[in-house]
Amino acid sequence: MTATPHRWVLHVDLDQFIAAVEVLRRPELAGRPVVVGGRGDPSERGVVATASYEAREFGIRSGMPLRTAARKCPDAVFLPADGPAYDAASAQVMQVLRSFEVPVEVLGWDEAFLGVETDDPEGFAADVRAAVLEETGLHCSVGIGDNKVRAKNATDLGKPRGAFRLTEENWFEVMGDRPTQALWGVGPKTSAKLAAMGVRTVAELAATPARTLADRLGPTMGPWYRRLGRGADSSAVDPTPYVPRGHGRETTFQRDLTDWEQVADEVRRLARRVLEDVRAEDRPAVRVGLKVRYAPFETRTRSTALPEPTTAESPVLDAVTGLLDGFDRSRAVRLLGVRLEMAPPVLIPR
DNA sequence: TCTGGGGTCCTAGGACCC
DNA sequence: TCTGGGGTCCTAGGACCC
Repeated sequence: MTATPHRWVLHVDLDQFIAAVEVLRRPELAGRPVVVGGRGDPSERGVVATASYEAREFGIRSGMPLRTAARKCPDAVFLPADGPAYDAASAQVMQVLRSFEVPVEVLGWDEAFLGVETDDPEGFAADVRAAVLEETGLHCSVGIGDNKVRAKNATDLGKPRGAFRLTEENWFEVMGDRPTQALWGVGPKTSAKLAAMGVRTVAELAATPARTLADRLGPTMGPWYRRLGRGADSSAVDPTPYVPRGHGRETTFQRDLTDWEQVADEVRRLARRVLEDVRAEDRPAVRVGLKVRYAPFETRTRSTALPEPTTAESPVLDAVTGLLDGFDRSRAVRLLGVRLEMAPPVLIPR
Protein backbone atom coordinates (compact mmCIF):
# COMPACT_ATOMS: atom_id res chain seq x y z
CA MET A 1 0.00 0.00 0.00
CA THR A 2 1.40 3.38 -0.99
CA ALA A 3 1.00 6.59 0.96
CA THR A 4 -1.69 8.94 -0.40
CA PRO A 5 -0.20 12.18 -1.71
CA HIS A 6 -1.12 15.14 0.44
CA ARG A 7 -4.13 17.22 -0.53
CA TRP A 8 -3.25 20.85 -1.28
CA VAL A 9 -5.11 23.96 -2.36
CA LEU A 10 -3.38 26.27 -4.82
CA HIS A 11 -4.67 29.81 -5.28
CA VAL A 12 -3.61 31.18 -8.65
CA ASP A 13 -3.79 34.95 -9.05
CA LEU A 14 -2.69 36.89 -12.12
CA ASP A 15 -0.25 39.76 -11.47
CA GLN A 16 -1.80 43.19 -12.22
CA PHE A 17 -4.10 41.34 -14.61
CA ILE A 18 -5.90 44.16 -16.42
CA ALA A 19 -2.78 46.28 -16.86
CA ALA A 20 -0.87 43.19 -18.03
CA VAL A 21 -3.50 42.43 -20.69
CA GLU A 22 -3.24 46.01 -21.97
CA VAL A 23 0.58 45.86 -22.11
CA LEU A 24 0.38 42.53 -23.99
CA ARG A 25 -1.46 44.15 -26.89
CA ARG A 26 0.50 47.40 -26.67
CA PRO A 27 4.09 46.27 -26.00
CA GLU A 28 5.32 49.87 -26.19
CA LEU A 29 3.64 50.43 -22.79
CA ALA A 30 5.96 47.94 -21.05
CA GLY A 31 7.78 49.59 -18.15
CA ARG A 32 5.53 52.67 -18.19
CA PRO A 33 3.00 53.62 -15.50
CA VAL A 34 -0.34 52.35 -16.85
CA VAL A 35 -3.69 53.14 -15.25
CA VAL A 36 -6.89 51.45 -16.44
CA GLY A 37 -10.31 52.68 -15.40
CA GLY A 38 -13.51 54.41 -16.44
CA ARG A 39 -13.45 55.70 -19.97
CA GLY A 40 -9.73 56.39 -19.81
CA ASP A 41 -10.20 60.13 -19.35
CA PRO A 42 -8.68 61.24 -16.03
CA SER A 43 -10.71 64.45 -16.06
CA GLU A 44 -13.95 62.43 -15.79
CA ARG A 45 -15.76 60.84 -12.85
CA GLY A 46 -14.32 57.38 -12.49
CA VAL A 47 -11.87 55.33 -10.47
CA VAL A 48 -8.77 53.21 -11.07
CA ALA A 49 -9.56 49.55 -11.88
CA THR A 50 -5.91 48.47 -11.99
CA ALA A 51 -2.56 50.23 -11.84
CA SER A 52 0.64 48.69 -13.18
CA TYR A 53 3.47 48.19 -10.68
CA GLU A 54 5.19 51.24 -12.22
CA ALA A 55 2.06 53.33 -11.55
CA ARG A 56 1.82 51.96 -8.00
CA GLU A 57 5.27 53.44 -7.31
CA PHE A 58 3.58 56.85 -7.58
CA GLY A 59 1.05 55.87 -4.91
CA ILE A 60 -1.74 55.03 -7.37
CA ARG A 61 -4.11 52.32 -6.05
CA SER A 62 -7.27 50.65 -7.34
CA GLY A 63 -10.42 52.41 -6.25
CA MET A 64 -8.72 55.81 -6.32
CA PRO A 65 -10.47 58.55 -8.33
CA LEU A 66 -8.87 58.94 -11.76
CA ARG A 67 -8.39 62.65 -11.11
CA THR A 68 -6.30 61.86 -8.04
CA ALA A 69 -4.24 59.34 -9.98
CA ALA A 70 -3.55 61.94 -12.67
CA ARG A 71 -2.31 64.38 -10.06
CA LYS A 72 0.03 61.78 -8.58
CA CYS A 73 1.44 60.84 -11.97
CA PRO A 74 0.51 63.19 -14.84
CA ASP A 75 2.66 61.17 -17.26
CA ALA A 76 0.85 57.88 -16.67
CA VAL A 77 -0.94 56.25 -19.60
CA PHE A 78 -4.69 56.27 -18.93
CA LEU A 79 -6.75 53.61 -20.69
CA PRO A 80 -10.48 52.78 -20.72
CA ALA A 81 -11.56 49.47 -19.20
CA ASP A 82 -12.22 46.93 -21.98
CA GLY A 83 -14.34 44.18 -20.44
CA PRO A 84 -14.54 41.89 -23.48
CA ALA A 85 -10.73 41.84 -23.80
CA TYR A 86 -10.38 40.83 -20.13
CA ASP A 87 -13.12 38.19 -20.52
CA ALA A 88 -11.19 36.63 -23.39
CA ALA A 89 -7.84 36.67 -21.57
CA SER A 90 -9.48 35.24 -18.47
CA ALA A 91 -11.09 32.38 -20.41
CA GLN A 92 -7.69 31.53 -21.89
CA VAL A 93 -6.07 31.45 -18.43
CA MET A 94 -8.83 29.25 -16.99
CA GLN A 95 -8.46 26.85 -19.90
CA VAL A 96 -4.76 26.48 -19.08
CA LEU A 97 -5.61 25.79 -15.41
CA ARG A 98 -8.19 23.15 -16.39
CA SER A 99 -5.61 21.43 -18.59
CA PHE A 100 -3.99 20.17 -15.36
CA GLU A 101 -7.08 17.99 -14.88
CA VAL A 102 -7.67 18.97 -11.27
CA PRO A 103 -10.76 20.67 -9.79
CA VAL A 104 -10.72 24.38 -10.68
CA GLU A 105 -12.90 26.88 -8.82
CA VAL A 106 -13.00 30.22 -10.63
CA LEU A 107 -13.21 33.22 -8.28
CA GLY A 108 -13.24 36.05 -10.78
CA TRP A 109 -11.52 37.34 -13.89
CA ASP A 110 -8.03 36.73 -12.58
CA GLU A 111 -8.04 34.11 -9.85
CA ALA A 112 -8.92 30.50 -9.16
CA PHE A 113 -8.45 27.71 -6.64
CA LEU A 114 -6.99 24.37 -7.70
CA GLY A 115 -7.44 21.22 -5.62
CA VAL A 116 -4.25 19.22 -6.02
CA GLU A 117 -2.98 15.91 -4.72
CA THR A 118 0.79 16.04 -4.73
CA ASP A 119 3.83 15.64 -2.51
CA ASP A 120 5.47 18.63 -4.19
CA PRO A 121 3.09 21.62 -4.21
CA GLU A 122 5.91 24.08 -4.99
CA GLY A 123 6.80 22.03 -8.06
CA PHE A 124 3.15 21.95 -9.14
CA ALA A 125 2.87 25.72 -8.62
CA ALA A 126 5.96 26.28 -10.75
CA ASP A 127 4.45 24.13 -13.52
CA VAL A 128 1.23 26.14 -13.38
CA ARG A 129 3.04 29.47 -13.52
CA ALA A 130 5.15 28.31 -16.46
CA ALA A 131 2.15 26.99 -18.39
CA VAL A 132 0.11 30.17 -17.87
CA LEU A 133 3.04 32.32 -19.01
CA GLU A 134 3.76 30.07 -22.00
CA GLU A 135 0.14 29.95 -23.20
CA THR A 136 -1.04 33.47 -22.37
CA GLY A 137 2.03 35.68 -21.88
CA LEU A 138 0.70 36.59 -18.42
CA HIS A 139 2.51 36.27 -15.10
CA CYS A 140 0.80 34.93 -12.02
CA SER A 141 1.52 34.18 -8.37
CA VAL A 142 0.45 31.10 -6.46
CA GLY A 143 -0.59 30.70 -2.84
CA ILE A 144 -0.13 27.18 -1.50
CA GLY A 145 -2.25 26.16 1.46
CA ASP A 146 -3.68 23.24 3.40
CA ASN A 147 -7.09 24.87 2.78
CA LYS A 148 -8.63 27.64 0.68
CA VAL A 149 -8.36 30.41 3.27
CA ARG A 150 -4.65 29.78 3.84
CA ALA A 151 -3.95 29.46 0.10
CA LYS A 152 -5.77 32.73 -0.60
CA ASN A 153 -3.90 34.59 2.12
CA ALA A 154 -0.58 33.11 0.95
CA THR A 155 -0.79 34.52 -2.57
CA ASP A 156 0.06 38.12 -1.67
CA LEU A 157 3.18 36.87 0.09
CA GLY A 158 4.35 35.27 -3.15
CA LYS A 159 3.73 38.30 -5.36
CA PRO A 160 4.93 39.12 -7.88
CA ARG A 161 5.75 36.09 -9.98
CA GLY A 162 6.26 33.72 -7.07
CA ALA A 163 4.71 31.24 -4.67
CA PHE A 164 4.29 31.06 -0.90
CA ARG A 165 3.16 28.23 1.37
CA LEU A 166 0.87 28.88 4.35
CA THR A 167 -0.30 25.99 6.54
CA GLU A 168 -1.34 25.28 10.10
CA GLU A 169 2.41 25.06 10.87
CA ASN A 170 3.38 28.64 9.99
CA TRP A 171 0.01 30.46 10.00
CA PHE A 172 0.53 32.38 13.26
CA GLU A 173 4.23 32.88 12.68
CA VAL A 174 3.49 34.60 9.35
CA MET A 175 0.02 36.12 9.87
CA GLY A 176 -0.33 36.46 13.66
CA ASP A 177 0.95 40.02 14.03
CA ARG A 178 -0.78 41.37 10.93
CA PRO A 179 -3.84 43.61 11.27
CA THR A 180 -7.20 41.82 11.00
CA GLN A 181 -7.91 43.66 7.76
CA ALA A 182 -5.17 41.62 6.08
CA LEU A 183 -7.64 38.71 6.17
CA TRP A 184 -9.82 37.91 3.17
CA GLY A 185 -13.32 38.86 4.31
CA VAL A 186 -12.37 41.48 6.92
CA GLY A 187 -12.80 44.98 5.56
CA PRO A 188 -12.51 48.46 7.04
CA LYS A 189 -15.85 48.36 8.90
CA THR A 190 -15.32 45.03 10.61
CA SER A 191 -11.68 45.75 11.47
CA ALA A 192 -12.82 49.01 13.09
CA LYS A 193 -15.48 47.15 15.12
CA LEU A 194 -12.87 44.61 16.18
CA ALA A 195 -10.40 47.34 17.11
CA ALA A 196 -13.09 48.91 19.30
CA MET A 197 -13.18 45.58 21.14
CA GLY A 198 -9.40 45.66 21.53
CA VAL A 199 -8.86 43.09 18.79
CA ARG A 200 -6.26 44.38 16.35
CA THR A 201 -4.23 41.45 15.06
CA VAL A 202 -4.97 38.10 13.47
CA ALA A 203 -3.65 36.32 16.58
CA GLU A 204 -5.89 38.42 18.84
CA LEU A 205 -8.89 37.61 16.65
CA ALA A 206 -8.12 33.89 16.84
CA ALA A 207 -7.93 34.14 20.64
CA THR A 208 -11.27 35.94 21.04
CA PRO A 209 -14.10 33.69 22.29
CA ALA A 210 -16.68 32.85 19.63
CA ARG A 211 -19.43 33.99 22.02
CA THR A 212 -17.96 37.48 22.30
CA LEU A 213 -17.69 37.77 18.52
CA ALA A 214 -21.22 36.40 18.01
CA ASP A 215 -22.63 39.00 20.42
CA ARG A 216 -21.00 41.88 18.54
CA LEU A 217 -20.92 40.70 14.94
CA GLY A 218 -23.86 38.32 14.59
CA PRO A 219 -24.46 34.63 15.21
CA THR A 220 -23.18 33.54 11.80
CA MET A 221 -20.46 36.07 11.09
CA GLY A 222 -18.95 36.22 14.59
CA PRO A 223 -17.80 32.59 14.78
CA TRP A 224 -16.81 32.74 11.12
CA TYR A 225 -14.39 35.63 11.82
CA ARG A 226 -12.79 33.59 14.60
CA ARG A 227 -12.21 30.71 12.17
CA LEU A 228 -10.74 33.19 9.68
CA GLY A 229 -8.30 34.36 12.35
CA ARG A 230 -7.09 30.80 12.81
CA GLY A 231 -6.94 30.23 9.06
CA ALA A 232 -9.42 27.39 9.53
CA ASP A 233 -11.57 26.32 6.58
CA SER A 234 -12.97 22.92 5.70
CA SER A 235 -14.71 23.85 2.43
CA ALA A 236 -13.72 21.94 -0.68
CA VAL A 237 -12.55 23.37 -4.00
CA ASP A 238 -15.84 23.49 -5.93
CA PRO A 239 -15.52 23.09 -9.71
CA THR A 240 -19.29 23.56 -10.32
CA PRO A 241 -19.79 26.15 -13.07
CA TYR A 242 -20.78 29.57 -11.79
CA VAL A 243 -24.49 30.35 -12.00
CA PRO A 244 -25.28 34.04 -11.57
CA ARG A 245 -28.11 35.06 -9.24
CA GLY A 246 -28.85 38.17 -11.21
CA HIS A 247 -27.54 40.92 -13.42
CA GLY A 248 -27.35 44.65 -13.02
CA ARG A 249 -26.24 47.77 -14.82
CA GLU A 250 -25.45 51.08 -13.28
CA THR A 251 -24.15 54.41 -14.46
CA THR A 252 -22.60 57.39 -12.76
CA PHE A 253 -23.45 60.47 -14.77
CA GLN A 254 -20.72 62.92 -15.60
CA ARG A 255 -23.16 65.64 -14.56
CA ASP A 256 -25.92 65.07 -12.02
CA LEU A 257 -29.43 64.71 -13.48
CA THR A 258 -32.10 67.11 -12.23
CA ASP A 259 -34.78 66.48 -14.85
CA TRP A 260 -36.84 63.50 -13.70
CA GLU A 261 -38.18 62.88 -17.18
CA GLN A 262 -34.57 62.22 -18.12
CA VAL A 263 -34.14 60.07 -15.00
CA ALA A 264 -37.09 57.92 -16.10
CA ASP A 265 -35.62 57.63 -19.62
CA GLU A 266 -32.27 56.50 -18.22
CA VAL A 267 -33.96 53.95 -15.95
CA ARG A 268 -35.78 52.42 -18.93
CA ARG A 269 -32.55 52.38 -20.95
CA LEU A 270 -30.68 50.58 -18.16
CA ALA A 271 -33.56 48.12 -17.69
CA ARG A 272 -33.46 47.19 -21.39
CA ARG A 273 -29.70 46.55 -21.17
CA VAL A 274 -30.10 44.33 -18.12
CA LEU A 275 -32.88 42.44 -19.85
CA GLU A 276 -30.50 41.62 -22.71
CA ASP A 277 -28.07 40.12 -20.17
CA VAL A 278 -30.84 38.16 -18.49
CA ARG A 279 -32.23 36.79 -21.76
CA ALA A 280 -28.79 35.35 -22.52
CA GLU A 281 -29.16 33.15 -19.41
CA ASP A 282 -32.37 31.49 -20.49
CA ARG A 283 -33.91 32.04 -17.05
CA PRO A 284 -36.72 34.49 -16.33
CA ALA A 285 -36.37 37.46 -14.01
CA VAL A 286 -38.36 37.28 -10.77
CA ARG A 287 -37.42 40.52 -9.06
CA VAL A 288 -36.30 44.00 -10.05
CA GLY A 289 -34.36 46.58 -8.07
CA LEU A 290 -33.68 50.26 -8.62
CA LYS A 291 -30.74 52.12 -7.10
CA VAL A 292 -30.58 55.90 -6.94
CA ARG A 293 -27.56 57.75 -5.70
CA TYR A 294 -28.49 61.35 -4.96
CA ALA A 295 -25.88 64.10 -5.14
CA PRO A 296 -23.52 64.45 -3.49
CA PHE A 297 -23.33 60.74 -2.51
CA GLU A 298 -26.34 59.23 -0.76
CA THR A 299 -27.64 55.90 -2.01
CA ARG A 300 -31.19 54.50 -1.76
CA THR A 301 -32.58 51.27 -3.16
CA ARG A 302 -36.08 49.93 -3.77
CA SER A 303 -37.02 46.55 -5.13
CA THR A 304 -40.11 44.51 -5.84
CA ALA A 305 -41.09 41.03 -6.94
CA LEU A 306 -42.32 40.90 -10.54
CA PRO A 307 -45.97 39.80 -10.94
CA GLU A 308 -44.69 36.63 -12.55
CA PRO A 309 -41.34 35.31 -13.84
CA THR A 310 -40.65 36.96 -17.19
CA THR A 311 -38.13 38.15 -19.75
CA ALA A 312 -40.68 40.41 -21.45
CA GLU A 313 -39.96 44.10 -21.61
CA SER A 314 -43.23 45.71 -20.58
CA PRO A 315 -43.76 44.12 -17.16
CA VAL A 316 -40.16 44.86 -16.23
CA LEU A 317 -40.38 48.48 -17.40
CA ASP A 318 -43.71 48.92 -15.62
CA ALA A 319 -42.29 47.55 -12.39
CA VAL A 320 -39.08 49.55 -12.47
CA THR A 321 -40.76 52.84 -13.35
CA GLY A 322 -43.24 52.12 -10.56
CA LEU A 323 -40.31 51.89 -8.14
CA LEU A 324 -39.30 55.38 -9.21
CA ASP A 325 -42.33 56.73 -7.31
CA GLY A 326 -40.58 55.86 -4.06
CA PHE A 327 -37.79 58.38 -4.66
CA ASP A 328 -37.45 62.10 -4.03
CA ARG A 329 -37.92 63.97 -7.30
CA SER A 330 -36.64 67.22 -5.86
CA ARG A 331 -33.11 65.90 -5.58
CA ALA A 332 -30.29 65.73 -8.16
CA VAL A 333 -29.22 62.23 -9.21
CA ARG A 334 -25.59 61.15 -9.48
CA LEU A 335 -26.09 57.45 -10.29
CA LEU A 336 -28.84 55.13 -11.46
CA GLY A 337 -28.73 51.34 -11.33
CA VAL A 338 -31.16 48.61 -12.35
CA ARG A 339 -30.80 45.01 -11.19
CA LEU A 340 -32.77 41.90 -12.11
CA GLU A 341 -32.73 38.72 -10.06
CA MET A 342 -33.40 35.49 -11.88
CA ALA A 343 -35.23 32.32 -10.96
CA PRO A 344 -32.84 29.55 -9.92
CA PRO A 345 -31.91 27.30 -12.84
CA VAL A 346 -34.31 24.46 -13.47
CA LEU A 347 -32.87 21.12 -12.50
CA ILE A 348 -33.20 18.85 -15.48
CA PRO A 349 -33.93 15.30 -14.34
CA ARG A 350 -32.07 12.58 -16.16
C1' DT B 1 -9.79 65.53 -5.33
C1' DC B 2 -14.70 63.13 -3.95
C1' DT B 3 -16.00 58.43 -3.74
C1' DG B 4 -16.89 52.85 -10.64
C1' DG B 5 -19.33 48.82 -11.81
C1' DG B 6 -20.04 44.03 -11.44
C1' DG B 7 -21.36 40.84 -8.10
C1' DT B 8 -22.35 37.83 -3.31
C1' DC B 9 -24.08 37.03 1.27
C1' DC B 10 -25.88 38.43 5.92
C1' DT B 11 -28.96 41.02 9.04
C1' DA B 12 -33.05 42.91 10.73
C1' DG B 13 -37.76 44.59 10.90
C1' DG B 14 -42.50 44.19 9.56
C1' DA B 15 -46.25 41.51 7.47
C1' DC B 16 -48.70 37.59 7.69
C1' DC B 17 -50.15 33.08 9.16
C1' DC B 18 -51.09 29.50 12.51
C1' DT C 1 -59.97 43.55 27.13
C1' DC C 2 -55.64 42.11 26.29
C1' DT C 3 -52.37 39.60 24.04
C1' DG C 4 -48.49 34.02 23.19
C1' DG C 5 -44.81 32.69 20.22
C1' DG C 6 -42.84 30.52 16.08
C1' DG C 7 -42.00 30.34 11.17
C1' DT C 8 -41.53 32.34 6.68
C1' DC C 9 -41.65 35.81 3.16
C1' DC C 10 -40.56 40.41 1.59
C1' DT C 11 -37.82 44.39 1.53
C1' DA C 12 -33.89 47.75 2.63
C1' DG C 13 -29.45 48.28 3.90
C1' DG C 14 -24.71 47.02 4.95
C1' DA C 15 -20.30 44.78 4.24
C1' DC C 16 -17.18 42.78 1.35
C1' DC C 17 -14.66 41.24 -2.89
C1' DC C 18 -12.50 41.80 -7.56
